[in-house]
Formats: sequence, structure tokens, C-alpha cells
Amino acid sequence: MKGARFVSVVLRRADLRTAFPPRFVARLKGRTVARLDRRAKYLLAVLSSGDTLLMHLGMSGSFRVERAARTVPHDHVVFHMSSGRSVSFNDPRRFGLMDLLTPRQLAAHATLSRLGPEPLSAAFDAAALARACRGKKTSLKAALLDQRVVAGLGNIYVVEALYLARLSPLRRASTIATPSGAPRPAAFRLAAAIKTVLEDAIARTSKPYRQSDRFQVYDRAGERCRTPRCMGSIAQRTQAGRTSYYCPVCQR
DNA sequence: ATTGAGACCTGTCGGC
DNA sequence: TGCCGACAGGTCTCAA
Repeated sequence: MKGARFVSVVLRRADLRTAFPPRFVARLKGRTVARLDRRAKYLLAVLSSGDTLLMHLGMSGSFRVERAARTVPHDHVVFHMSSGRSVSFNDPRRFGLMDLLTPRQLAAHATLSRLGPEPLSAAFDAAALARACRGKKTSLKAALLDQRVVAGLGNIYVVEALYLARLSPLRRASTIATPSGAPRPAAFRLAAAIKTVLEDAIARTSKPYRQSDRFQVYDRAGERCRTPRCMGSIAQRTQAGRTSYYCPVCQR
């Protein structure tokens, strides 16, 4: 899409998680994609008009880039680009999102403007994590899912990071910081674990992997804990509406 | 202000 | 084999 122009835009279904803004198609048509960006789980295409096309895949969304556009079930939006490629947005569950924001709307966006640091950036470290968790009465699990604490972690990677850091998902978020907000040792372990888990996941996206080895704890209720010398078995419970998997023995 | 629960929607899977 | 309920990797809103 980068450097290409929207020749035509087909809305095959205009009710994703939110409705498309007025004149969505007209405002895209003829514009060039100046830049493609990502913030947390949001994709942003900055257009020659100054507007930004904001996209989110939800739980089941995906894009397909093709030279000759096919149509498959659940294709909701198709961009025909001047490069000769078509870009199809497919989303069975329709939790995805597309919006078109003016520069003013982008700057004031309620969700985007409140997002925490990117977990793989230098801005995210033990000190930043501790500061964000300071005084939080909620669980570590809920805190890490809160996109204002750290941006872009979902349920699986929160579960995996807590396991690697040997921290219980049930533990109070505030306990990784001192009362003044300085990082305790747990904050260093957790920040490092988050980076490791994400880097590993990204490295694996380009390689074939065995489905069964994707995760260390996620979806492994009842299995032996894989931490060396730990005799625990993986427990499962619901927190804040999401499923946590953890070892009650080595995660404290 | 913070927190948890419910809502959104469809596909898949396990159990009967 | 077929039906049915439970559940799913994410936000977002609302009410306590």
C-alpha cells in the first residue's frame, strides 16, 4: 500500500465493531498512502490528504494482498491500489475496526492518546512498568492487559510473560513497585520477560513451528510445569473475564 | 479515578 | 451424524 493510491474501495459490509465514518470511500479514493505505521495493535495508514486510516484486526481479522482480487467469505473491505494489488480485509467475527481520522481527531483520540509505551521500545523498562503499576490495587494480570500500562499485550502474551518472570497473575500490581514507584526486582524480571516473549513470538512468525510448542503455559491446564526442578502443574482460572494459566508453585 | 462485568459477533470444538 | 452450549488470541462502555 505504501506509495500507492486508492483507485477504488469496496465496502462489502459496513458494520464492523464500529460503523464506518461518513464518506469513508470518497475520502480514501485518489489518496496516496504516505506512511504505514503501527501503534499497539492498531495499524495506521497516513494519507496524502493528511487523514489517517486507522485499522484494527480484532480477534479474527486479517489482510490479504493479491494481484487479482478474489472474494472469500467475510471479506468486508477491499482496497484496489494503483500498484495493481488488492488488499482485502477479512474478519469473520467482525471485532475489527476501520476509521478515518483527521489530524485533529488523531491527536485527540481517546484510546490512542492514552496508550502506554511500546513494549519493545527503550521507553519501556522496569522503571516505566513500576511507575505505571504503582498503587494499582488490581492484579498483575489485569494491569498488563490494560493498554495504558503497556501497549499491545494480549491475553496469551501476558500469561506467557508472567510465567517466564515467575510472577503470579493473581498478585497485586502495586507489589512490583516501592511506595514511591521505584522498581522492585519483580519489575525488572517482568519487563525483561515481556520483551523476551514478544521477541520470540516475532522471530517465530517467519519460521515454521510446531503448533504444540507455541506456548509454555497458555492452554496447558493440568500439564507439568516446565520450569526446571519445579514439580507444579499448570492451573487455570478466570480473571477480569480472561483465562489465566499459571504454575501456583513457581509463580509467586 | 479505578475496577470489573457485560456486550459486540461468528466459528470451532467437545459432549451428549 | 447432528445439535447445543461453552469458549475464543480484543476492545469499549457502563455502573459500582
